[in-house]
Amino acid sequence: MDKEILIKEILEKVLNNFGLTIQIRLEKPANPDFGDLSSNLAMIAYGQVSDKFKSPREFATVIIEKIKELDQEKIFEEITIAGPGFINFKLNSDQLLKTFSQKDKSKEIELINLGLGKKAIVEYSSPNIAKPFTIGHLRSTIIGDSVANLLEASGYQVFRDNHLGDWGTQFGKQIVAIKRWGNEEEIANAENPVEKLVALYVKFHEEAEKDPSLDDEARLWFKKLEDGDEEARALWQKCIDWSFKEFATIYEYLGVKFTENNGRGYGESFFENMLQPLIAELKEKGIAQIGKEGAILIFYPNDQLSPLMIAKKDGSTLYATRDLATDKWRLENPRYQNADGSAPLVVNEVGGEQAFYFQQLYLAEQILGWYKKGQRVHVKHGLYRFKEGKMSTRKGNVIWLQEVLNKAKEKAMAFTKDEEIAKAVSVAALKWNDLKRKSDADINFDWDEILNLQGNSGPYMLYAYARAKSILRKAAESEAKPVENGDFEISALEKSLITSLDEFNKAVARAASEFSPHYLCNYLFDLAQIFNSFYNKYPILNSSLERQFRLQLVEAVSSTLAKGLNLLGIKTLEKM
RNA sequence: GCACCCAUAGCUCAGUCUGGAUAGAGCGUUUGUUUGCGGAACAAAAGAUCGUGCGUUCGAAUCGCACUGGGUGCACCA
Repeated sequence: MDKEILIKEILEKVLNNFGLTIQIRLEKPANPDFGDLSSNLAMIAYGQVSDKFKSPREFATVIIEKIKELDQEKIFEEITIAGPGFINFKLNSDQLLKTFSQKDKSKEIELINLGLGKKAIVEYSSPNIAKPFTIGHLRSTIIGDSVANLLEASGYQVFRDNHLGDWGTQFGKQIVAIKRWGNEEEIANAENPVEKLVALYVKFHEEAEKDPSLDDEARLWFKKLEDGDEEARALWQKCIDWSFKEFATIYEYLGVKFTENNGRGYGESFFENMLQPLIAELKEKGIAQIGKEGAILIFYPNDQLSPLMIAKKDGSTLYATRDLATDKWRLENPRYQNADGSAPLVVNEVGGEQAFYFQQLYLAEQILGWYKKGQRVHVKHGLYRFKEGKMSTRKGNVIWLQEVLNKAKEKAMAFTKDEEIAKAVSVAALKWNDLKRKSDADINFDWDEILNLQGNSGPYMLYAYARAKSILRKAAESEAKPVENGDFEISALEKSLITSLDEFNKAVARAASEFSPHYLCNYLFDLAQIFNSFYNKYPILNSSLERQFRLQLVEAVSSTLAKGLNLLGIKTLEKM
């Protein structure tokens, strides 16, 4: 990175000579024949100087001459023009070696300081009480955790919240189901109480198909719950306790933590008392109005979005009511305010099917003057889907996370007898599978893909790291042979490794600023691939001249992999 | 009906923001690599009219328009 900044400085000076200011981007070309770094700036800037030069190539020739004049430290060994006007830089090996070994690590952090110490709340996982924790929630948990890590690494002060679905009409349904067909004692003593609750929930929907009056009964019970009915409250609390036990186990297994409300996160019910005042406030401000059937809705100026309902005709609240209350509370809580009193960045990691709803929510919050554009972010993720269609709790066709975790571990056991290692490997496989791609597309649920232990997979990454560590251990144990003096040529592969290592910060910065961990995955996988090739091709411990340099490379690779995997929430293994 | 998302190799995907060189990976298929440090790896081969058409451009997977196919959402679920 240091080196890249140096190069950019030179290029900037050159462009200034021509009175040009364009964004300079250096790329590592896919094809090593094109040099170690390349830039298309001559082509981009050509439009502005086409009166002085005949072609981008001619312009590039002049640029190269200027660069050579300014390159006093002899960073470049060769600069060439290629294709329509690319400038390809071949770096001087001695220089490269020197800057590599003298790298100043303290500078790295400030290079990706996007957050500037501002505060960010990342809300993720957010499972529903009394519903299964499925691979769907797994996505939000994994991606959200990583996004939080990335923001933290790039200079934000991050608060991790879990917006549990512990309030809503569903509890009316659940209560009806328990009262009609369930047995509390039996549920409490079951090995997996949530499973029993879900079975009851499914039964409710089956029965409600035949007898729609059940839905009215459910609404009534939710109303009772909101009004503080004792029986309703007691049943509701039990559902929460049963569910929470399961969630805690899963988070522990995945190594995911939350910081708010003593690690539990603020569920929707926490905001219960703020709902009626909020509705009153919105009505008073004229932002919310009573709709034709008696519900209360937020209408948008010029009907740019369809109205957002915040209270049903019977007065009970909805998801939107609770979300608005949540965001208002956050806004007013000093814990989340920036030093200058401004609102924090609030990120919701929630399925893409709610994109329209979040548009409504964010616009409402903007109209209210609570949050400015860009302070509310919806990180979407696609659904897991079966070939046959969408998973649905109501229909009972879900894949329980526990089943996935067990199967994954079982598969990893083929490689190791150690259960802890198998567990770590399987969790890495699941996490990587979710993080390695753009999050917004749906994923076809495929056991082979999700449990993949080879190629572009979590275990591949862990393996590369474990190998690097293994070498470093051996190097530390064995006496280093006296270093012979002499010059050696850096191979193309080693050069490529060095230039790749330099791109770590760029990858983190992009992943963080776009809330997309997959950019970091792409980078790390590429690095691991180059490392594996290098590992396979060149001796490290048994080399004489190059030993020190190569060990340094291995050290740099292992620490970069560790940093990267850590940001993805993947636990590394020294041995596997 | 309206809105948003998606379409790249047999399969799963990256690349699209910011147009640029021969469109990259992984899986699967075929062939090779063991005493040189971990074969969950490495090297290589075969495999792509980048959904279709038109346009902008010196140049389009990438930008614009139209269309087709798939997904999601759209007033009392979350």
